[in-house]
Amino acid sequence: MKIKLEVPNAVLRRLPRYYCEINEMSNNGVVRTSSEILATRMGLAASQVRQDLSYFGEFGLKGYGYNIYELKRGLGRIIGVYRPSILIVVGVGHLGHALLQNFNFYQEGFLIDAAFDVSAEIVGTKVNEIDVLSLDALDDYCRENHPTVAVLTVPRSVAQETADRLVAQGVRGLWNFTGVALRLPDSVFVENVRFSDSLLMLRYRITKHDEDLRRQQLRMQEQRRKESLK
Amino acid sequence: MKIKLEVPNAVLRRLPRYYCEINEMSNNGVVRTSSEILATRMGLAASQVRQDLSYFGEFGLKGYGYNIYELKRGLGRIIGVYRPSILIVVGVGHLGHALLQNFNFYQEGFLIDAAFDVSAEIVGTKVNEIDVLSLDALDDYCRENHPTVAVLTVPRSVAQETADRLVAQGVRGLWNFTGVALRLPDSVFVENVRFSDSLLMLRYRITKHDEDLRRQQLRMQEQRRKESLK
DNA sequence: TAGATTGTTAATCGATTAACAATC
DNA sequence: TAGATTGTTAATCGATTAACAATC
Repeated sequence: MKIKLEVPNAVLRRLPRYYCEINEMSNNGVVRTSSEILATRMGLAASQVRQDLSYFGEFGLKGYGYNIYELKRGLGRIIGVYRPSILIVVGVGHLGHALLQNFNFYQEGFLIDAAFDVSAEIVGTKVNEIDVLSLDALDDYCRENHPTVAVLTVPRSVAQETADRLVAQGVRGLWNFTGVALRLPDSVFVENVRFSDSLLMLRYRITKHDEDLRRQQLRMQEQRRKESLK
Repeated sequence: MKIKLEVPNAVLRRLPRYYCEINEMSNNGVVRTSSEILATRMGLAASQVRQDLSYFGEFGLKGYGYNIYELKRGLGRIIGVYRPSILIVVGVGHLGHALLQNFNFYQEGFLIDAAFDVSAEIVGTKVNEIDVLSLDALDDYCRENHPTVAVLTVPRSVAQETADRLVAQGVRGLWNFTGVALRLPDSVFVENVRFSDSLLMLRYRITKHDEDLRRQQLRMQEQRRKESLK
């Protein structure tokens, strides 16, 4: 295998999608696939799939394709899903609650046993087996359990200070849903979830489509006018 | 102004971010900015900001920069936020509920007055002033109100059939949170929100960082061993 | 006017695709 | 063996950046 020092960013961003797709195929009982099949499912070119996967290792067998199990294990190990690290949810409003209730953190390689909030109404309850603790207890919890990642689902107004506090407690990654562009040391990994961007994109596409249509209609009208003048 | 026929995909994907950033600056009372300032805030190069914005029009003034209000209006019009179209939420589980409760649909250019679910417990209630109707009433509602976009927050198992039904009712865009790769006609716009991808990415980064660290330590150990042998 | 900053062109850089030898 | 499909190289395509004339 040729050693490739740096995995391009564009390839990296597709890694989770490969893993999810293969995971789903695996769950559906598929045991074998090919760059062609994967490409079709994911809307990519077959050569790109081969090129991409080759950055992570040699998972295929010439003349055969890819064994789903091998591929899943290989990519899973690279991502790190087999060494779960501890995660906490900070902010149990609707979004935090929805994540606690519906999201399969374990599948992504995380263990979760606590969430934090300021509201007296919710502190002390359990959501989907997970204890909701007071934010006052955060520092103690961190000292004892050393969570690696925090899901940040607090209001915008307290996003930065909460992030600072988490980082001071040794948290190394933030899954940031607040929409606030956090200023943190480079040693901390931040993934910003800005899902409203895609709704604006949808708005744009529809607007564009409507305008293109209208322009085309105007052009046709103009043409008919010209022809009738001839 | 030079006419640029096709806006590159990479530029398009940044459009919502520009709009959000400028919107926030506007809300903070900022009245003037520059490609330099925008670039710093968004982590881009100043020349890229100018290049990008030039695809959408001439918003700047040489020697001055950009007027925030003009820029916000200009981009807003291109996206279509000033002609709100009707949106519905289909599936009022935790995620749908969280969106209804917290999300400012109006700011993204949408009007919303109804959500749909199958659960008898929730049908008939209101969430954040919005009526939750029975899914049985969907077709009637669509015939009367012609929603343009549907937020799809139903369980995976019914994602495709629900999408088909919405498309049959004339819905033209889907904001798909189900994680299912929907098969729909090309005339329908779909934005898939796969936020779990970014959590896997976070998992990967942490794993990578740990491994790099360990590798480096091993190298240093080896070096010390060699030096002591000399 | 002098200083600042745009919009645009051209050069560089990175990502995707096509082609094919290697080999199961 | 013949057919299939990989991993990799090289060619193409697209995106980013640097440089600068235009001009407020």
